[in-house]
Amino acid sequence: MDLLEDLNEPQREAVLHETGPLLVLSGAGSGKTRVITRRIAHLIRKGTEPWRILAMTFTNKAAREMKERVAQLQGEGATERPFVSTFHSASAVFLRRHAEAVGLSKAFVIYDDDDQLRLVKRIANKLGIEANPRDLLSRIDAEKNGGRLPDQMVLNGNDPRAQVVQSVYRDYQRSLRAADAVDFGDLLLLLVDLLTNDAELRVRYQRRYQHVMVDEFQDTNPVQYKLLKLLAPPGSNLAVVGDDDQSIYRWRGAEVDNILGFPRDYEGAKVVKLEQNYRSDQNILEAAYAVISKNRRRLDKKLWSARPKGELLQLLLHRDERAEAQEVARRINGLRNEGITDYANTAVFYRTNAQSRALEEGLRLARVPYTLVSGRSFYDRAEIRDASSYLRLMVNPKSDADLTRVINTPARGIGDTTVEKITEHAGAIGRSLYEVIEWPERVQGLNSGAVKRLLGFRELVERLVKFGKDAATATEAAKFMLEQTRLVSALKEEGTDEAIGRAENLVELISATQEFDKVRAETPPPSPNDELGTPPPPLQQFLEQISLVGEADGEVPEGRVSLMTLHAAKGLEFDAVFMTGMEEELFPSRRATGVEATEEDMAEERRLCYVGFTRARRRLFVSLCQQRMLYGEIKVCRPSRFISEVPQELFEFPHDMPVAPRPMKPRSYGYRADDGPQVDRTYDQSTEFSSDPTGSRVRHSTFGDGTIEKIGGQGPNAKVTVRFDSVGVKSVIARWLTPL
DNA sequence: ATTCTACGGCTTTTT
DNA sequence: GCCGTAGAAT
Repeated sequence: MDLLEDLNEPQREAVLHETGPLLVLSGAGSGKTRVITRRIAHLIRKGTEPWRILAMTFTNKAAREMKERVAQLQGEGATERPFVSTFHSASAVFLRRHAEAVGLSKAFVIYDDDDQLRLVKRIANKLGIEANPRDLLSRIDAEKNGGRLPDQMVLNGNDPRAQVVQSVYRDYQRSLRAADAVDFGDLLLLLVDLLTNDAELRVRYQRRYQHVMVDEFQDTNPVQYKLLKLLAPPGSNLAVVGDDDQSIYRWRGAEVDNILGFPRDYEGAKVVKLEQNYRSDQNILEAAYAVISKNRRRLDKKLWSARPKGELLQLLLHRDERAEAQEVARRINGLRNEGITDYANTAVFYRTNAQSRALEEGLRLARVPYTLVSGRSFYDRAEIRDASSYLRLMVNPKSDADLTRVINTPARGIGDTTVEKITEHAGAIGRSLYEVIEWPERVQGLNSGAVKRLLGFRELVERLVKFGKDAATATEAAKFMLEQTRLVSALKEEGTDEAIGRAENLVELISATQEFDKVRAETPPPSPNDELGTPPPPLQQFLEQISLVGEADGEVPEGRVSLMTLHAAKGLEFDAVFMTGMEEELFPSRRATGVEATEEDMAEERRLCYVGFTRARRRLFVSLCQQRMLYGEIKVCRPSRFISEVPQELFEFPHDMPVAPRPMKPRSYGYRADDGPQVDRTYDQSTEFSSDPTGSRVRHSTFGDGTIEKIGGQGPNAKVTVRFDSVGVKSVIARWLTPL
């Protein structure tokens, strides 16, 4: 096919750009994936060998889609494929090849955040550090994202806390190496360190990958950018594609400055702007632009659309989150009944996961089929994690995090005190737990029973390791493991519904390995000129896949409304979008409105709003509540500032909206259905009792009028004792009362 | 060693 | 309001 077919001018420019650095600023819905894939295909057509092309993405989904589309463009006959991968998977492949050079074996395992936290806890405990392990870990991660090993930490001034972090970080890295393990950050960091110090190797990679491409460049953190600079230094062919307005992962170390500074780092870079949006009606883009343009530091660009103006945005105001859910469900059915769109092309977005519950409830009651689009549930389940730990021990029994996880699962009488003793001993002699329990009698203070049980466990792991060594498939290994560990049978014996469900999940794991083995059998072996060498053994590959890829995230169930956080929404599009919980302190988040918040915090919330708006093709609903249950307390809400940033004329206010019944202190609301989208009115931010209300006259919908006698507790959820005129003294929830 | 209970704390979470 | 942790009770 003609690779330039149906491309606009700037898109063509980007596709045809062959050598030298390239920055593609691609607005939402401007066809960026199309540009990247066509460019790859174009380079191949012009004679670049596919294996000389490296394309990096952030998500597995993006990598998979890109692979598929490139393969399609390459056609059936092609035997060579470009290396399209996530940053982390690609790094894992490279790092495994040079594992010994960074103090690892080829069989190293990859720890996830849960393993990380457990390790930090253990170390903080050992070092007698009081600090919150979560905080310590996030500081360590921040160092890793910044590309700094413990010795490279910047200890400016005399922040004693930084010194504590450094010592924990040091110990943490030592423990990882002793366990022959890496965390996600290490995959990049260790590779960067290696390539920085080994010039010969660096040049080898630079020569091999003549073209490097990066998707969602605005989300790169400093280590990732460092890696890119090592693989494709200034002067080479690095093409990055991104949109600074869609940078929403700053809190995870992403650096918008990478995209802003790219033309400076890569002198002579060609800059192409993709500003034509093919997705949304104009009114939606107008609204999105109104919000995003309030950000100060952004690259100048404005999306435009040849599409019609379309419908106005609908502003939906509700009494509380239950009313919101009910109304959203009603509207979704309305869209469907009017033939505007179907369930599958409708999405409901929210800022925090906690909001999903009420929405789910509302959709269920209205019989709207929905699917919760969320992370990696299957492999997060405790029983699956246990099984994975056993599998990892088969490959690498020195992995202490895995060993401690399952040493008493299923229960075999090895308790916390025993584990503590062997851990201490292991630390003292600098060995892994697996090595220590080979001779448990050498550990001080263990009774003979404990020694015996430890030996029994050690023998179990030995059997697993022995079998794992030459297991030809992941399935074979997993089946042996389940049988030997009795994970399934122990759950079945337990007999509770929950245990049986868990046992079934473990059987599902076998389906996962079978699927993996099947795909693996169908994948052709790497071509001989591939210096990346032979792939790791099947079990190891499977483990790498579950830690880096997670669920074989395939089939989004058909015909269902999608519910997700705004973060999860990036990269998707729907005919109709509901932005729920558009309230100050919720969205924008309290963390961005508080006194400690910076301008950048708010800018990121605004980008998140922009991402949400621009997901909508035809209909955009902006929904908010007057009050909402938050952390178990009823809070009065004010409309999000983002609502008032959208020009009023872009909103349509529904007149068939049920008028909210007056909650407590009705005088303070001042926000009624017929006020329209005029949102900047006065709001009383609190339902707290402003003064001592004892003796006040109140009205209750069932009990009638009465006098408050006593306040039982704090906050609006508090119970109040009221002497009612007709029914006597009763204790009622304060929020059901109306002051008279 | 396991199970119960009280208490605090709390956005987002590509890999 | 819910969940995870820490401490006590069985």
